[in-house]
Amino acid sequence: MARAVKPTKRGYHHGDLPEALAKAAEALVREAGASGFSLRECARRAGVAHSAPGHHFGDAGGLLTEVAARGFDRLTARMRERRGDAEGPEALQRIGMAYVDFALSDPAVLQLMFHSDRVDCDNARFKRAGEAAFGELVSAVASTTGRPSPDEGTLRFAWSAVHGVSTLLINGQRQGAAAARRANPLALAEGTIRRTVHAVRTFRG
Amino acid sequence: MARAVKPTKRGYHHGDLPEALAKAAEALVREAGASGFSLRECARRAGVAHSAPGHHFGDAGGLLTEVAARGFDRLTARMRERRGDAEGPEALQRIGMAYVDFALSDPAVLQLMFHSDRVDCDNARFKRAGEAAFGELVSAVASTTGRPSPDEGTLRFAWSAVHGVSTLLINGQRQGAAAARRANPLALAEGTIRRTVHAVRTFRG
DNA sequence: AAACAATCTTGACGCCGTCCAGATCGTGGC
DNA sequence: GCCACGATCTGGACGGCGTCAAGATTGTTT
Repeated sequence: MARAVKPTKRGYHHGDLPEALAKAAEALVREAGASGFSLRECARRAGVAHSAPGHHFGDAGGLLTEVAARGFDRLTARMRERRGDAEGPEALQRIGMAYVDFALSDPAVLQLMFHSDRVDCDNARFKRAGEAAFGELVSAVASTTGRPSPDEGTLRFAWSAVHGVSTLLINGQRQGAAAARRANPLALAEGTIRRTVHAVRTFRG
Repeated sequence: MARAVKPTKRGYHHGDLPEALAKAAEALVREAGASGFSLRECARRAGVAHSAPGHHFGDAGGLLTEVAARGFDRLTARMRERRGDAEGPEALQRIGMAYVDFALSDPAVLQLMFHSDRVDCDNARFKRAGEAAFGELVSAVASTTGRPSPDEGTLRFAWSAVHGVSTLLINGQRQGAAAARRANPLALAEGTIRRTVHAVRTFRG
């Protein structure tokens, strides 16, 4: 019988502790942010001893890196899903909006993915996941410009604008300002993405 | 005699402990990032007891918030300085590059200013400092569009692109990738800012 | 000179990450 | 069948951390 699929009911061995720890860590990051995260609390939620996580993820940064990598996986999936079979500027618009939507629905994880000094940026799994997400953007920009491989400058610009509006909207939500919360953040992002698509299409060095 | 200017040589009272703590905290954030920061280490560097910072800044978040607010002060000053008396697109280009330059010269503090869950975003001093920096951008965008007060969408777009390229460049530097480090990051940013200025000038809803 | 508020120290508490030795479990060799 | 072995997890220890409370020290005011 598959060992990892059917977890043993209880006992010294857990069944699939790495998965359980990653889930717990994700939930904890969402609740308390990267700074509120703790290995011991993860272990508690997974029902194991405080030192168990270390055997699978090394240290706290290792587990957080896994959470960040999973975030990239979900981001990639959402961008693919939202793009559908769209091509041209519409593809880029959808990719951008999917990015913003992900950021607003999981702000703590997005902060972790890009702006935490606790994740190991050189981790192979993390890098692969990040590059896959970037690939979706590359594809959409290529479809917009009509060229097979868009130039680096255009890619950097598109990535910057989409990423920037996402993080700034998160920041706006984080502040108690009523003005920032009254409007629909997604609607605010739409204009920014539109300007970005416009520049990708019309800018000539 | 001015009490705060000439610190007492030694003794129970420090002279200007808040200032000394803020300086120590800034240095510590630069060395170890927001996650490596600790109140006790700050106190050690300022030569006071471990609990002294609490009397002036409340808790750890309070001191980090002060560091972030100072970051905004420096950012504002640098943008003003780099803009000089430029007007029009050139003003916006310079403001944007000043922003990137600040981010690259003080990455840990910029991360703290925007992406740390340990700073109190509702702190009055912090908000004022942030709005002052934003005001510099507003002024430059206004000068670019020719209108006295640019629309919110354009502002959001410009801020997003400039901020996004800054944080992504920081991320690139943080990763060990040799490819990212071989090129001059400021040169890479220039094209992005140029595209941003282009969109601010030419986009019509 | 005495009282007072501001400033700083000392000590304590619980939580944290990390290391280590040892207990328990699954599995393959005999 | 059983035994040895590696993988997995426990329990305890250590030092560092943030925060709180009580007390010592200082500058100022009365």
